[in-house]
Amino acid sequence: MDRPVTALDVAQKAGVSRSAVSRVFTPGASVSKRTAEKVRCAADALGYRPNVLARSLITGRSRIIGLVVAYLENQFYPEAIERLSRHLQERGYHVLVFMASNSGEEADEVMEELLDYQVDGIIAASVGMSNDLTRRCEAAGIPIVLFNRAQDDDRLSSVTSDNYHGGRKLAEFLVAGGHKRVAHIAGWEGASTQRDREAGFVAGLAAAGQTLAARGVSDFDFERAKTIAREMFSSDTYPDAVFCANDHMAFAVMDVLRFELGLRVPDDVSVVGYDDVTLAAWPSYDLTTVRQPAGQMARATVDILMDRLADPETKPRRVALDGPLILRRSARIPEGWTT
Amino acid sequence: MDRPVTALDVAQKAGVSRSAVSRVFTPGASVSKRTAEKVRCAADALGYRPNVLARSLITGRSRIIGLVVAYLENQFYPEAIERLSRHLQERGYHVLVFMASNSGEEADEVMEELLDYQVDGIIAASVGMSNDLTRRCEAAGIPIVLFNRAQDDDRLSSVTSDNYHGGRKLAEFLVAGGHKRVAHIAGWEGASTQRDREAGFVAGLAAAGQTLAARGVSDFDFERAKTIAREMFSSDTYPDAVFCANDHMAFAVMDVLRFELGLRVPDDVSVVGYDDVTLAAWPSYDLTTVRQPAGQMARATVDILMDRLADPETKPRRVALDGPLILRRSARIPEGWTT
DNA sequence: AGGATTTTTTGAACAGAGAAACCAGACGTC
DNA sequence: GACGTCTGGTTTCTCTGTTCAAAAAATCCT
Repeated sequence: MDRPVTALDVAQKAGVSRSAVSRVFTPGASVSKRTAEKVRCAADALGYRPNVLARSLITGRSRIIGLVVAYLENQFYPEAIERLSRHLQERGYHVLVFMASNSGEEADEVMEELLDYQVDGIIAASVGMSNDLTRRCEAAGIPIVLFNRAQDDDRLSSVTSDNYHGGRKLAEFLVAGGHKRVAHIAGWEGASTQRDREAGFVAGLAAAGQTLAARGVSDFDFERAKTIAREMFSSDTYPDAVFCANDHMAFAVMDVLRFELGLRVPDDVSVVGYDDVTLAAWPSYDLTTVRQPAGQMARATVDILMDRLADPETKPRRVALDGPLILRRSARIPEGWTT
Repeated sequence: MDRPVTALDVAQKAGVSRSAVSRVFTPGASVSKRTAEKVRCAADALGYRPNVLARSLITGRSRIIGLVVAYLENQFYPEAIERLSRHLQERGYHVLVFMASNSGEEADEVMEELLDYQVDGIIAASVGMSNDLTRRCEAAGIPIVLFNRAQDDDRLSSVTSDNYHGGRKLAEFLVAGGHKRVAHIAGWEGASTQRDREAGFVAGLAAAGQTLAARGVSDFDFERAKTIAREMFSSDTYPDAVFCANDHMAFAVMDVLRFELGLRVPDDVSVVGYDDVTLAAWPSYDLTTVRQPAGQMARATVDILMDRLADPETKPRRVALDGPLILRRSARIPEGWTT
């Protein structure tokens, strides 16, 4: 009864051919002012808007970007997604969400679906990708950008912060603060971010002749981070500082230290994290951390994607943005320390 | 050079017609075992998967659900989105994200884009919608569900918690706790959630012969909530309890009370919120609040949408799920109080 | 075996647009 | 006035699948 209005309806009403209508809605096509006027008028009257899906069938571009993401619990991701989505929206693209667990096979399944939708590009946030999959996307001409993860394969674009240097800065800061028993709570060891942060951190310690006093692996899980903190800090010679691989886990650890073990932060233990999510700045945590410049990272991700879409020959880029150390009060500040 | 593989390629390789291939991938179509086998084999060999977009052109169903959302800063939304997205994914749908500001005209603009993508349904999370728009979607046969907002128009489906009762429970709880000067920090007054929560709260106070001792409006903004808290609590006769229209603002208020004004929570001031986001349970805040059952809300939203898609004649539903009062320690607990 | 019935298969039409090829006038030039 | 060149419009083809009427094949029944 109320069939959607198509270009043909508009054409008839405006008394022109259907392709004239098409050209009016294609920027850069040559149309006389008069026709454009007539068409636009008829279109408005009928409430016509071109069908993006039909268009994408012929142009081969859907203006859809697939976003693969594993979980939104860590505040860093919603913040990033909001930015990514807004940037893409400004350029006429939209984000199609695919939730994936971290398990490898499910990632594959998700990838297949992604391709079914003919997405123009893929942003993989915090998800590992099998090389095989990557290759298939490249073969299909679909650019991929890893967000907050890098991979050895340098045919893959990625955007991260400079995790190695970030980790190193934290180590230098803790060492300068006179800490002697420095621990690390790792996230998921399969993640490049984890490896780089830890590598930088350990290197920083090593430069001062120190090594990790303790180490636990939480897979970025909040509850597991708590369990590890309980064990790590129940011995008499507990660490005097701990670097948590992201802010999210640092909060968990601070909660355990303060509310379960009755330790003072930073007097008894200094805690540092990584990300600088919004919550890190709130006075309840006031977390010393390395900022991942989410805004710049989102911008860079979108730029890479757009460049690749404009010219498929564009070389893949691997961006590692510098992130500043944000001094707050969850960790002792060395005297006379200047950023 | 590496043109994507289409149904025709598969058909040729399998030695059947293109429609045979189509039927193999359409559940419930009549195909002989032998052909199905041949086709599936050829499809696997070539790595063929049907193009969802092309399919949606003829079937009129895109298996895309548009999600309109204003901001992700309030943790409630990422939590909800993750659930919505996973449920939809289970049923073979995916979420296309549209970020909208709260301004009315932009919502319209976004709506237009939404329709361009031929979405099968729309979830509007925390966004108001002009009646005109709503009508157009209904006319186009696209079901809409408001998530965490309701609207007077009862041709519109909506899913919320029972905000009125939630507000009322909070008032009764605070009254029972012996509070005498109860304040409210409102979110955005255009939001039904805000109005209902406040109405219930005020009614609860009234039942005990009390009225609001103070009131401020923050538009759900974190910083504005802080400003309001500073003013509200700098007088000598500051309120002894405050109900913040959501948890997000309650955190802001608690931070100001504790860290700027040096007030103790709950000894000097009881603070209660609404949502029960994850952070509310963390010991740093330990916020007494009304739980919005995000899981059930997401489930209900998806159910309504699916029912409407299965049978367009389904009546719109307005679901208001009951949310329990979650007792924690940001508010004084009345003696002998049982939930 | 021959005809009736059922099941499969196929070719053509269709969905809603963009793009290339093509064509009708307007204009300029010699 | 014939020819070439623009400009703006139209025709036709295309994209990738689904669907339907009709044809073909398989099955059943006497």
